Amino acid sequence: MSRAENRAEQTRAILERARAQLAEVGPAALSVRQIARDVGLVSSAVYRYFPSRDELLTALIVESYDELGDAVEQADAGVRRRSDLDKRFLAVCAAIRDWARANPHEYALLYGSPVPGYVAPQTTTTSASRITGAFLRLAQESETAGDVLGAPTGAVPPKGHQALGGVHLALETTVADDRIVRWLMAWTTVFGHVSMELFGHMHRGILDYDTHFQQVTGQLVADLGLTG
Amino acid sequence: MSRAENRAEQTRAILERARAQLAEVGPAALSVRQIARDVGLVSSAVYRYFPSRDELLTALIVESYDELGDAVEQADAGVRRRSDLDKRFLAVCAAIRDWARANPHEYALLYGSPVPGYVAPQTTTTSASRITGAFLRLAQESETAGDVLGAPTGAVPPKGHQALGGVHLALETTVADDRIVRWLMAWTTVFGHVSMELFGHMHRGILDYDTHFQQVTGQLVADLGLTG
DNA sequence: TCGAAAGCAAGAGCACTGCTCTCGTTTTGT
DNA sequence: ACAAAACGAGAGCAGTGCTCTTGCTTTCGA
Repeated sequence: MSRAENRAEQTRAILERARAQLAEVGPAALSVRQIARDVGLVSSAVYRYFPSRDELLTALIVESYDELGDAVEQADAGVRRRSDLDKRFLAVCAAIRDWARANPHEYALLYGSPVPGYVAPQTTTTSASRITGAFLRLAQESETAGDVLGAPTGAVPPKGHQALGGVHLALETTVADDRIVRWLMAWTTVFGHVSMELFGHMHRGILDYDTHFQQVTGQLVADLGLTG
Repeated sequence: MSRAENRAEQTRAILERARAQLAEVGPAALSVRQIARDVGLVSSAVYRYFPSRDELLTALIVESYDELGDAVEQADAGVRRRSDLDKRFLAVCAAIRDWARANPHEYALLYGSPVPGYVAPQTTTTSASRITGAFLRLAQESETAGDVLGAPTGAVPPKGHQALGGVHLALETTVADDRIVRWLMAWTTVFGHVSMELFGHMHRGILDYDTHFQQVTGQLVADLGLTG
């Protein structure tokens, strides 16, 4: 086995064990030494492949974002009639929640408290944008599809328009400001719900998470004016 | 100084230093040994007052919930005309976000990723309910105030009614299911927004957080049908 | 082809963590 | 007055991230 092959293989093995450990004990308890033991290495050898524990976590973040991105895009693509924006939206929402429930520690790593002193490098943000990208795409298609009959949305003043600057840049077609606000609220609501559910803040109030999530996303469909 | 006095004083000192350290370095990096050094004790002595690091964190969680609860209730009480439900709602939302921005580590401790293997004891949930209580109170007052002219809300089937069981128990007056759903969505949206903002997920999209938050909460007021 | 350079794994070690146990001392309650 | 409980200190255990040195091996250029 050549040196390059060996390196690729070891990197893969380390990441694999790291992912397994992440799923088991969560990001906080992830131990470089334990990973080293698992792959049959001494701890210092791992540092040949990842310069620090944070770099390893970054790699896991990217992988997780990509996995969630895959799930989301696959869910969207799974809807036959592309004009069924409501079905596509619901599929995307369900995919996010399903993935989060199946991979709670990974979700917490992505959308929970950021690790102290950690600033997400560029590599993670591009992977992260795949998820928001799914929402943006739906927003654009909804806009271009014609009349939008959602809940009445307040006008956005010039100041509010400016505040959305980054979103405008990410959009390929123009979307009205009030529609953007609605879509951002939907995005926030979905992730807020998943976080609240997963982090135990609905424990005392909601008895049936599945049903309530369906209710909420159904309401979002109505508010967004997604016609079936 | 009597033994009881000394105990109270030491407990207070430890908690004070712990809070300071929490604000500085965050929950993950909170060190019992460092706290011990700060208060002039050896680390093992701290365990006479808090049986474990997690118990100390629990105490901090309770304190933080209470502080946020104070801020929220104070903001609500600060609105003169009690019938101005929109102003009260906006005040509560702003109080939550302001407190979160002023105390990001404390907010992360409360609403971020739960610490691994940690299950919130009863003592924390009662303090936590003060915040949700503020929303519930507004929901009830809005309902009893008469006609609600918010965004149209879909009917809630029996299954959805059951899912809200815990919320019904917390309510003193009956609130229609569709209204409860709307209020839960508002609650989710507010905390979802604050989490997304604080945890850096809006970094690329939103340029002016203050303005956008006002826009969002303003929209929530309209959706909830809160008349001024 | 051969020797320098670079990559690699191992081990020792540093500074730190949460936590336990023991050992004197001091304060309590009976 | 005396036993019991509480207390602080210290040593120690098992674990952590990370660095540095020491040999060995693969790679690559003259």
